[in-house]
Amino acid sequence: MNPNKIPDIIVGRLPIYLRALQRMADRGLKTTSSQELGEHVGISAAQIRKDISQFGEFGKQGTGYSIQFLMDNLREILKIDQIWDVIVVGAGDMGSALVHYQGFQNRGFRVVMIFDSDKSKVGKKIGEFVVEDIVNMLEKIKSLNIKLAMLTVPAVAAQEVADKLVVAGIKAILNYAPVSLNVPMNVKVQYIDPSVHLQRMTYYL
Amino acid sequence: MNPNKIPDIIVGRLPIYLRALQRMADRGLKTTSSQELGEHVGISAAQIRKDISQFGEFGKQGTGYSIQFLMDNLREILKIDQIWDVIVVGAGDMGSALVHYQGFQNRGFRVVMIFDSDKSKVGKKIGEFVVEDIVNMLEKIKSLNIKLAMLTVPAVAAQEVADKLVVAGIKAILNYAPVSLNVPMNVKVQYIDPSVHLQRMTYYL
DNA sequence: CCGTATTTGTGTTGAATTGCACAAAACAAG
DNA sequence: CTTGTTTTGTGCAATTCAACACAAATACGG
Repeated sequence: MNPNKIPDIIVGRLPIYLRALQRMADRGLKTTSSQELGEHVGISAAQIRKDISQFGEFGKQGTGYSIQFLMDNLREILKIDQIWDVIVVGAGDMGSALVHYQGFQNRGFRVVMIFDSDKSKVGKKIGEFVVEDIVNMLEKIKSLNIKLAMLTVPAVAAQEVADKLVVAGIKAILNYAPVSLNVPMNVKVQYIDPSVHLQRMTYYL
Repeated sequence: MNPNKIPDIIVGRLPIYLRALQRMADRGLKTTSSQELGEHVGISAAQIRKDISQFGEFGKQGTGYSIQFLMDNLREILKIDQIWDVIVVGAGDMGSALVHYQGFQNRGFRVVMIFDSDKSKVGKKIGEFVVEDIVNMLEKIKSLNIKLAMLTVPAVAAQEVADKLVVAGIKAILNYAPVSLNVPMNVKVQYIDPSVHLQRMTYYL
Protein backbone atom coordinates (compact mmCIF):
# COMPACT_ATOMS: atom_id res chain seq x y z
CA MET A 1 0.00 0.00 0.00
CA ASN A 2 2.20 2.78 1.29
CA PRO A 3 5.63 2.00 -0.21
CA ASN A 4 7.76 3.90 2.28
CA LYS A 5 6.44 5.01 5.64
CA ILE A 6 7.75 8.43 6.66
CA PRO A 7 8.90 8.71 10.30
CA ASP A 8 6.84 11.00 12.54
CA ILE A 9 9.93 12.95 13.43
CA ILE A 10 10.41 14.01 9.81
CA VAL A 11 6.76 14.92 9.33
CA GLY A 12 7.06 16.98 12.49
CA ARG A 13 9.81 19.13 10.99
CA LEU A 14 8.01 19.91 7.74
CA PRO A 15 5.72 22.58 9.27
CA ILE A 16 8.81 24.30 10.63
CA TYR A 17 10.38 24.39 7.19
CA LEU A 18 7.13 25.63 5.71
CA ARG A 19 6.83 28.41 8.28
CA ALA A 20 10.35 29.63 7.55
CA LEU A 21 9.76 29.47 3.79
CA GLN A 22 6.57 31.47 4.21
CA ARG A 23 8.55 34.21 5.95
CA MET A 24 11.16 34.19 3.19
CA ALA A 25 8.42 34.48 0.57
CA ASP A 26 6.90 37.38 2.49
CA ARG A 27 10.24 39.13 2.23
CA GLY A 28 10.15 38.69 -1.53
CA LEU A 29 12.83 36.00 -1.79
CA LYS A 30 12.47 33.53 -4.64
CA THR A 31 14.99 30.79 -3.92
CA THR A 32 16.84 29.38 -0.93
CA SER A 33 19.26 26.58 -0.09
CA SER A 34 19.27 23.86 2.53
CA GLN A 35 22.15 25.78 4.07
CA GLU A 36 20.21 29.04 4.38
CA LEU A 37 16.99 27.37 5.48
CA GLY A 38 18.94 25.43 8.07
CA GLU A 39 20.37 28.58 9.57
CA HIS A 40 16.89 30.00 9.92
CA VAL A 41 15.38 27.01 11.68
CA GLY A 42 18.43 25.72 13.53
CA ILE A 43 18.67 22.38 11.74
CA SER A 44 21.61 21.02 9.75
CA ALA A 45 21.52 21.44 5.99
CA ALA A 46 22.08 17.73 5.45
CA GLN A 47 19.09 16.86 7.56
CA ILE A 48 16.84 19.27 5.71
CA ARG A 49 17.90 17.82 2.38
CA LYS A 50 17.26 14.27 3.58
CA ASP A 51 13.89 15.19 5.03
CA ILE A 52 12.71 16.91 1.86
CA SER A 53 14.12 14.22 -0.42
CA GLN A 54 11.85 11.66 1.26
CA PHE A 55 8.99 13.11 -0.73
CA GLY A 56 10.61 13.82 -4.08
CA GLU A 57 13.26 15.89 -5.79
CA PHE A 58 12.23 19.48 -5.22
CA GLY A 59 15.61 21.18 -5.50
CA LYS A 60 18.08 21.97 -8.26
CA GLN A 61 21.80 21.34 -7.89
CA GLY A 62 23.75 24.55 -7.90
CA THR A 63 20.63 26.65 -7.38
CA GLY A 64 18.81 25.29 -4.37
CA TYR A 65 15.06 25.30 -3.92
CA SER A 66 12.40 27.52 -5.45
CA ILE A 67 10.67 28.84 -2.34
CA GLN A 68 7.21 28.93 -3.91
CA PHE A 69 7.56 25.47 -5.46
CA LEU A 70 8.78 23.92 -2.24
CA MET A 71 6.02 25.60 -0.25
CA ASP A 72 3.38 24.33 -2.65
CA ASN A 73 4.74 20.82 -2.34
CA LEU A 74 5.05 20.89 1.44
CA ARG A 75 1.47 22.15 1.68
CA GLU A 76 0.28 19.31 -0.48
CA ILE A 77 2.29 16.76 1.51
CA LEU A 78 0.85 18.10 4.76
CA LYS A 79 -2.61 18.18 3.17
CA ILE A 80 -2.98 21.87 3.87
CA ASP A 81 -3.49 22.74 0.23
CA GLN A 82 -7.03 23.21 1.53
CA ILE A 83 -8.66 24.94 4.50
CA TRP A 84 -9.56 22.65 7.39
CA ASP A 85 -12.48 23.53 9.63
CA VAL A 86 -11.52 23.32 13.31
CA ILE A 87 -13.72 23.48 16.39
CA VAL A 88 -12.78 24.77 19.83
CA VAL A 89 -14.13 22.89 22.83
CA GLY A 90 -14.01 24.89 26.05
CA ALA A 91 -14.93 28.57 26.10
CA GLY A 92 -12.51 29.77 28.74
CA ASP A 93 -9.70 32.26 28.29
CA MET A 94 -7.67 29.88 26.15
CA GLY A 95 -10.60 28.91 23.96
CA SER A 96 -11.41 32.56 23.51
CA ALA A 97 -7.80 33.38 22.59
CA LEU A 98 -7.85 30.62 19.97
CA VAL A 99 -11.07 31.95 18.45
CA HIS A 100 -9.47 35.38 18.13
CA TYR A 101 -6.09 34.04 16.98
CA GLN A 102 -5.07 35.44 13.61
CA GLY A 103 -2.31 32.88 13.10
CA PHE A 104 -4.53 30.26 11.44
CA GLN A 105 -5.05 32.39 8.37
CA ASN A 106 -2.97 31.22 5.42
CA ARG A 107 -1.79 28.24 7.44
CA GLY A 108 -4.59 25.87 6.44
CA PHE A 109 -7.11 26.25 9.25
CA ARG A 110 -10.27 28.10 10.18
CA VAL A 111 -12.13 28.04 13.48
CA VAL A 112 -15.80 27.45 12.73
CA MET A 113 -17.44 26.84 16.10
CA ILE A 114 -16.89 26.91 19.84
CA PHE A 115 -18.55 24.65 22.43
CA ASP A 116 -18.89 24.59 26.20
CA SER A 117 -20.90 22.58 28.71
CA ASP A 118 -21.28 25.50 31.13
CA LYS A 119 -24.82 26.82 30.71
CA SER A 120 -23.69 30.28 31.79
CA LYS A 121 -21.36 30.41 28.80
CA VAL A 122 -23.62 28.85 26.18
CA GLY A 123 -25.24 31.55 24.05
CA LYS A 124 -22.60 34.17 24.90
CA LYS A 125 -20.69 35.69 22.03
CA ILE A 126 -16.96 35.10 21.54
CA GLY A 127 -15.61 36.95 18.55
CA GLU A 128 -18.01 36.30 15.70
CA PHE A 129 -19.29 33.08 17.24
CA VAL A 130 -22.02 32.17 19.70
CA VAL A 131 -20.91 29.55 22.21
CA GLU A 132 -22.74 26.31 21.43
CA ASP A 133 -23.95 23.77 23.95
CA ILE A 134 -21.71 20.73 24.07
CA VAL A 135 -24.78 18.46 24.01
CA ASN A 136 -25.22 19.40 20.36
CA MET A 137 -21.57 18.80 19.55
CA LEU A 138 -21.75 15.30 18.10
CA GLU A 139 -24.51 16.24 15.71
CA LYS A 140 -22.74 19.44 14.57
CA ILE A 141 -19.38 17.74 14.04
CA LYS A 142 -20.98 15.03 11.97
CA SER A 143 -23.14 17.29 9.87
CA LEU A 144 -20.23 19.61 9.07
CA ASN A 145 -17.84 16.65 8.67
CA ILE A 146 -15.23 18.23 10.96
CA LYS A 147 -12.03 16.31 11.59
CA LEU A 148 -9.99 18.65 13.82
CA ALA A 149 -10.63 19.90 17.36
CA MET A 150 -8.78 22.02 19.89
CA LEU A 151 -9.51 21.01 23.45
CA THR A 152 -9.36 23.70 26.13
CA VAL A 153 -11.55 22.22 28.86
CA PRO A 154 -10.41 21.62 32.47
CA ALA A 155 -8.17 18.59 33.01
CA VAL A 156 -10.84 16.60 34.83
CA ALA A 157 -13.22 16.84 31.87
CA ALA A 158 -10.68 16.35 29.09
CA GLN A 159 -10.78 12.56 28.69
CA GLU A 160 -14.55 12.46 28.74
CA VAL A 161 -14.82 15.19 26.11
CA ALA A 162 -12.10 13.55 24.03
CA ASP A 163 -14.13 10.33 24.02
CA LYS A 164 -17.10 12.28 22.66
CA LEU A 165 -14.95 13.88 19.98
CA VAL A 166 -13.70 10.48 18.87
CA VAL A 167 -17.25 9.13 18.66
CA ALA A 168 -18.22 12.16 16.60
CA GLY A 169 -15.51 11.36 14.07
CA ILE A 170 -12.77 13.81 15.04
CA LYS A 171 -9.40 12.49 13.83
CA ALA A 172 -6.96 14.99 15.34
CA ILE A 173 -7.03 16.74 18.70
CA LEU A 174 -4.85 19.64 19.78
CA ASN A 175 -5.02 19.19 23.53
CA TYR A 176 -4.47 22.18 25.81
CA ALA A 177 -5.70 20.30 28.88
CA PRO A 178 -2.82 19.20 31.13
CA VAL A 179 -3.50 15.47 30.84
CA SER A 180 -2.45 12.65 28.56
CA LEU A 181 -5.39 11.47 26.49
CA ASN A 182 -6.32 7.93 25.65
CA VAL A 183 -7.59 7.69 22.08
CA PRO A 184 -7.75 5.03 19.35
CA MET A 185 -4.67 4.58 17.20
CA ASN A 186 -6.29 6.24 14.19
CA VAL A 187 -6.81 9.48 16.11
CA LYS A 188 -3.82 11.82 16.51
CA VAL A 189 -3.18 14.04 19.53
CA GLN A 190 -0.75 16.89 19.98
CA TYR A 191 -0.15 18.37 23.40
CA ILE A 192 0.27 21.98 24.48
CA ASP A 193 0.89 22.47 28.18
CA PRO A 194 2.81 25.64 29.10
CA SER A 195 3.88 24.18 32.44
CA VAL A 196 5.32 21.10 30.76
CA HIS A 197 7.19 23.24 28.27
CA LEU A 198 8.59 25.45 31.01
CA GLN A 199 9.57 22.41 33.07
CA ARG A 200 11.54 21.11 30.11
CA MET A 201 13.71 24.21 30.37
CA THR A 202 14.13 24.70 34.11
CA TYR A 203 16.15 21.48 34.21
CA TYR A 204 18.94 23.35 32.42
CA LEU A 205 18.94 26.44 34.62
CA MET B 1 31.36 18.12 37.03
CA ASN B 2 28.29 16.35 35.69
CA PRO B 3 29.43 12.75 35.19
CA ASN B 4 26.72 11.66 32.76
CA LYS B 5 24.88 14.09 30.53
CA ILE B 6 21.17 13.29 30.29
CA PRO B 7 19.69 13.40 26.77
CA ASP B 8 17.14 16.15 26.10
CA ILE B 9 14.62 13.60 24.99
CA ILE B 10 14.60 12.00 28.43
CA VAL B 11 14.38 15.33 30.25
CA GLY B 12 11.45 16.13 28.00
CA ARG B 13 9.48 13.15 29.23
CA LEU B 14 9.95 13.81 32.93
CA PRO B 15 7.31 16.57 33.09
CA ILE B 16 4.83 14.17 31.50
CA TYR B 17 5.54 11.58 34.17
CA LEU B 18 5.26 14.21 36.86
CA ARG B 19 1.91 15.43 35.54
CA ALA B 20 0.49 11.92 35.55
CA LEU B 21 1.84 11.25 39.05
CA GLN B 22 0.25 14.46 40.27
CA ARG B 23 -3.12 13.28 39.00
CA MET B 24 -2.64 9.91 40.71
CA ALA B 25 -1.76 11.64 43.96
CA ASP B 26 -4.86 13.82 43.63
CA ARG B 27 -6.92 10.65 43.44
CA GLY B 28 -5.38 9.48 46.69
CA LEU B 29 -3.13 6.78 45.26
CA LYS B 30 0.10 6.08 47.14
CA THR B 31 2.14 3.85 44.84
CA THR B 32 2.33 2.99 41.17
CA SER B 33 4.40 0.88 38.79
CA SER B 34 6.19 1.63 35.54
CA GLN B 35 3.52 -0.51 33.92
CA GLU B 36 0.62 1.54 35.28
CA LEU B 37 2.31 4.89 34.70
CA GLY B 38 3.12 3.80 31.17
CA GLU B 39 -0.50 3.05 30.41
CA HIS B 40 -1.46 6.51 31.59
CA VAL B 41 1.05 8.40 29.51
CA GLY B 42 1.30 6.08 26.52
CA ILE B 43 4.95 5.15 26.96
CA SER B 44 6.42 1.66 27.43
CA ALA B 45 7.14 0.53 30.98
CA ALA B 46 10.74 -0.31 30.08
CA GLN B 47 11.35 3.19 28.81
CA ILE B 48 9.92 4.79 31.92
CA ARG B 49 12.12 2.64 34.14
CA LYS B 50 15.21 3.51 32.10
CA ASP B 51 14.40 7.19 32.10
CA ILE B 52 13.87 7.34 35.84
CA SER B 53 16.89 5.19 36.62
CA GLN B 54 19.13 7.77 34.94
CA PHE B 55 18.72 9.89 38.04
CA GLY B 56 18.83 7.32 40.81
CA GLU B 57 17.01 4.32 42.22
CA PHE B 58 13.60 5.60 43.18
CA GLY B 59 11.60 2.39 42.96
CA LYS B 60 11.33 -0.81 44.98
CA GLN B 61 11.31 -4.20 43.35
CA GLY B 62 8.00 -5.95 43.83
CA THR B 63 6.30 -2.74 44.98
CA GLY B 64 6.95 -0.11 42.36
CA TYR B 65 7.31 3.60 43.05
CA SER B 66 6.03 5.68 45.94
CA ILE B 67 4.11 8.38 44.07
CA GLN B 68 4.96 11.12 46.54
CA PHE B 69 8.64 10.18 46.73
CA LEU B 70 8.99 9.99 42.95
CA MET B 71 7.19 13.31 42.54
CA ASP B 72 9.47 14.98 45.06
CA ASN B 73 12.52 13.69 43.25
CA LEU B 74 11.29 14.61 39.78
CA ARG B 75 10.51 18.11 41.04
CA GLU B 76 14.00 18.43 42.41
CA ILE B 77 15.55 17.09 39.19
CA LEU B 78 13.53 19.55 37.12
CA LYS B 79 14.39 22.30 39.62
CA ILE B 80 10.75 23.02 40.31
CA ASP B 81 11.07 22.37 44.02
CA GLN B 82 10.73 26.15 44.05
CA ILE B 83 8.45 28.72 42.41
CA TRP B 84 9.89 30.43 39.33
CA ASP B 85 8.81 33.94 38.47
CA VAL B 86 7.80 34.22 34.81
CA ILE B 87 7.05 37.30 32.74
CA VAL B 88 4.69 37.58 29.80
CA VAL B 89 5.78 39.76 26.88
CA GLY B 90 2.92 40.76 24.61
CA ALA B 91 -0.45 41.78 26.03
CA GLY B 92 -2.71 40.40 23.31
CA ASP B 93 -5.31 37.68 23.69
CA MET B 94 -2.71 34.99 24.25
CA GLY B 95 -0.74 37.02 26.77
CA SER B 96 -3.95 37.77 28.59
CA ALA B 97 -4.95 34.10 28.61
CA LEU B 98 -1.57 33.18 30.09
CA VAL B 99 -1.93 35.79 32.84
CA HIS B 100 -5.30 34.30 33.77
CA TYR B 101 -4.15 30.70 33.36
CA GLN B 102 -4.65 28.66 36.55
CA GLY B 103 -2.45 25.80 35.38
CA PHE B 104 0.82 27.26 36.66
CA GLN B 105 -0.23 26.85 40.27
CA ASN B 106 1.44 23.87 41.92
CA ARG B 107 3.51 23.30 38.80
CA GLY B 108 6.44 25.53 39.77
CA PHE B 109 5.61 28.84 38.10
CA ARG B 110 4.02 32.20 38.79
CA VAL B 111 3.36 35.03 36.36
CA VAL B 112 4.66 38.24 37.93
CA MET B 113 4.48 40.85 35.19
CA ILE B 114 3.24 41.56 31.67
CA PHE B 115 4.83 43.88 29.12
CA ASP B 116 3.84 45.43 25.81
CA SER B 117 5.27 48.05 23.49
CA ASP B 118 1.85 49.31 22.37
CA LYS B 119 1.22 52.58 24.22
CA SER B 120 -2.53 51.97 24.02
CA LYS B 121 -2.10 48.80 26.07
CA VAL B 122 0.47 50.06 28.58
CA GLY B 123 -1.25 51.00 31.83
CA LYS B 124 -4.32 48.86 31.16
CA LYS B 125 -5.19 46.18 33.68
CA ILE B 126 -4.99 42.49 32.82
CA GLY B 127 -6.04 40.30 35.71
CA GLU B 128 -4.26 41.62 38.76
CA PHE B 129 -1.49 43.23 36.73
CA VAL B 130 -0.99 46.56 35.03
CA VAL B 131 0.61 46.22 31.59
CA GLU B 132 4.15 47.58 31.79
CA ASP B 133 5.98 49.43 29.04
CA ILE B 134 8.51 47.24 27.29
CA VAL B 135 11.10 50.03 27.52
CA ASN B 136 11.34 49.29 31.25
CA MET B 137 11.65 45.56 30.70
CA LEU B 138 15.41 45.13 30.92
CA GLU B 139 15.60 46.98 34.20
CA LYS B 140 12.65 45.09 35.73
CA ILE B 141 13.96 41.68 34.66
CA LYS B 142 17.36 42.40 36.11
CA SER B 143 16.13 43.87 39.38
CA LEU B 144 13.76 40.94 39.98
CA ASN B 145 16.34 38.42 38.67
CA ILE B 146 13.83 36.77 36.37
CA LYS B 147 15.01 33.87 34.24
CA LEU B 148 11.85 32.76 32.40
CA ALA B 149 9.72 34.56 29.82
CA MET B 150 6.71 33.71 27.67
CA LEU B 151 6.72 35.51 24.36
CA THR B 152 3.36 36.34 22.77
CA VAL B 153 4.26 39.24 20.48
CA PRO B 154 3.62 39.30 16.70
CA ALA B 155 5.99 37.25 14.56
CA VAL B 156 7.74 40.27 13.07
CA ALA B 157 8.70 41.59 16.53
CA ALA B 158 9.63 38.26 18.11
CA GLN B 159 13.35 38.09 17.28
CA GLU B 160 13.96 41.67 18.32
CA VAL B 161 12.19 41.17 21.64
CA ALA B 162 13.96 37.87 22.18
CA ASP B 163 17.29 39.65 21.76
CA LYS B 164 16.28 42.09 24.48
CA LEU B 165 15.24 39.25 26.76
CA VAL B 166 18.62 37.59 26.30
CA VAL B 167 20.44 40.81 27.11
CA ALA B 168 18.32 41.19 30.21
CA GLY B 169 19.43 37.79 31.45
CA ILE B 170 16.45 35.60 30.54
CA LYS B 171 17.59 31.97 30.21
CA ALA B 172 14.44 30.24 28.94
CA ILE B 173 11.81 31.47 26.50
CA LEU B 174 8.46 29.88 25.84
CA ASN B 175 7.80 31.23 22.37
CA TYR B 176 4.22 31.55 21.12
CA ALA B 177 5.26 33.63 18.11
CA PRO B 178 5.24 31.61 14.87
CA VAL B 179 8.94 32.01 14.12
CA SER B 180 12.13 30.16 14.97
CA LEU B 181 14.27 32.22 17.32
CA ASN B 182 18.00 32.69 17.20
CA VAL B 183 19.46 32.73 20.71
CA PRO B 184 22.79 31.90 22.36
CA MET B 185 23.40 28.26 23.26
CA ASN B 186 22.96 28.91 26.95
CA VAL B 187 19.39 30.14 26.42
CA LYS B 188 16.65 27.53 25.94
CA VAL B 189 13.59 27.99 23.75
CA GLN B 190 10.41 25.95 23.54
CA TYR B 191 7.92 26.56 20.76
CA ILE B 192 4.14 26.63 20.85
CA ASP B 193 2.50 27.27 17.49
CA PRO B 194 -1.03 25.87 17.14
CA SER B 195 -0.80 25.89 13.34
CA VAL B 196 2.42 23.87 13.42
CA HIS B 197 0.87 21.38 15.81
CA LEU B 198 -2.22 21.01 13.65
CA GLN B 199 -0.11 20.63 10.53
CA ARG B 200 1.73 17.76 12.19
CA MET B 201 -1.57 15.92 12.33
CA THR B 202 -3.20 16.73 8.99
CA TYR B 203 -0.46 14.73 7.27
CA TYR B 204 -2.07 11.59 8.67
CA LEU B 205 -5.66 12.42 7.68
C1' DC C 1 33.58 26.70 -24.30
C1' DC C 2 36.05 25.87 -20.11
C1' DG C 3 37.12 26.17 -15.38
C1' DT C 4 35.38 27.29 -10.83
C1' DA C 5 31.93 27.56 -7.36
C1' DT C 6 27.40 25.92 -5.63
C1' DT C 7 24.27 22.83 -4.09
C1' DT C 8 21.36 18.76 -4.32
C1' DG C 9 20.37 13.83 -3.38
C1' DT C 10 22.07 9.79 -1.32
C1' DG C 11 25.14 5.75 0.11
C1' DT C 12 27.60 4.84 4.12
C1' DT C 13 29.03 5.36 8.70
C1' DG C 14 28.33 6.52 13.33
C1' DA C 15 25.47 7.87 17.26
C1' DA C 16 21.36 7.85 19.81
C1' DT C 17 17.29 5.75 21.22
C1' DT C 18 14.28 2.03 22.15
C1' DG C 19 13.03 -2.77 23.05
C1' DC C 20 14.02 -7.17 25.19
C1' DA C 21 14.89 -10.17 28.72
C1' DC C 22 16.34 -11.53 33.11
C1' DA C 23 18.72 -11.55 37.76
C1' DA C 24 17.85 -9.69 42.05
C1' DA C 25 14.91 -7.74 45.42
C1' DA C 26 10.66 -7.35 47.85
C1' DC C 27 6.37 -8.94 49.26
C1' DA C 28 2.35 -11.99 50.38
C1' DA C 29 0.32 -16.12 51.73
C1' DG C 30 0.30 -20.31 53.97
C1' DC D 1 10.43 -20.52 56.26
C1' DT D 2 9.25 -21.54 51.65
C1' DT D 3 7.09 -20.83 47.40
C1' DG D 4 5.04 -17.99 43.95
C1' DT D 5 4.25 -13.35 42.23
C1' DT D 6 5.46 -8.76 41.26
C1' DT D 7 8.44 -5.31 39.70
C1' DT D 8 12.75 -2.80 39.44
C1' DG D 9 17.27 -1.74 37.28
C1' DT D 10 20.23 -2.83 33.57
C1' DG D 11 23.25 -5.36 30.04
C1' DC D 12 22.71 -6.33 25.37
C1' DA D 13 20.54 -6.33 20.84
C1' DA D 14 17.89 -4.05 17.49
C1' DT D 15 16.23 -0.20 15.50
C1' DT D 16 15.99 4.52 14.39
C1' DC D 17 18.01 8.84 13.51
C1' DA D 18 21.67 12.14 12.29
C1' DA D 19 26.17 13.32 10.28
C1' DC D 20 29.47 12.85 6.80
C1' DA D 21 31.14 13.01 2.39
C1' DC D 22 30.98 12.99 -2.46
C1' DA D 23 29.37 12.27 -7.37
C1' DA D 24 26.45 14.58 -10.39
C1' DA D 25 24.14 18.52 -11.95
C1' DT D 26 23.76 23.41 -12.54
C1' DA D 27 25.18 28.21 -12.87
C1' DC D 28 28.36 31.79 -13.96
C1' DG D 29 32.29 34.54 -15.43
C1' DG D 30 35.39 35.37 -18.89
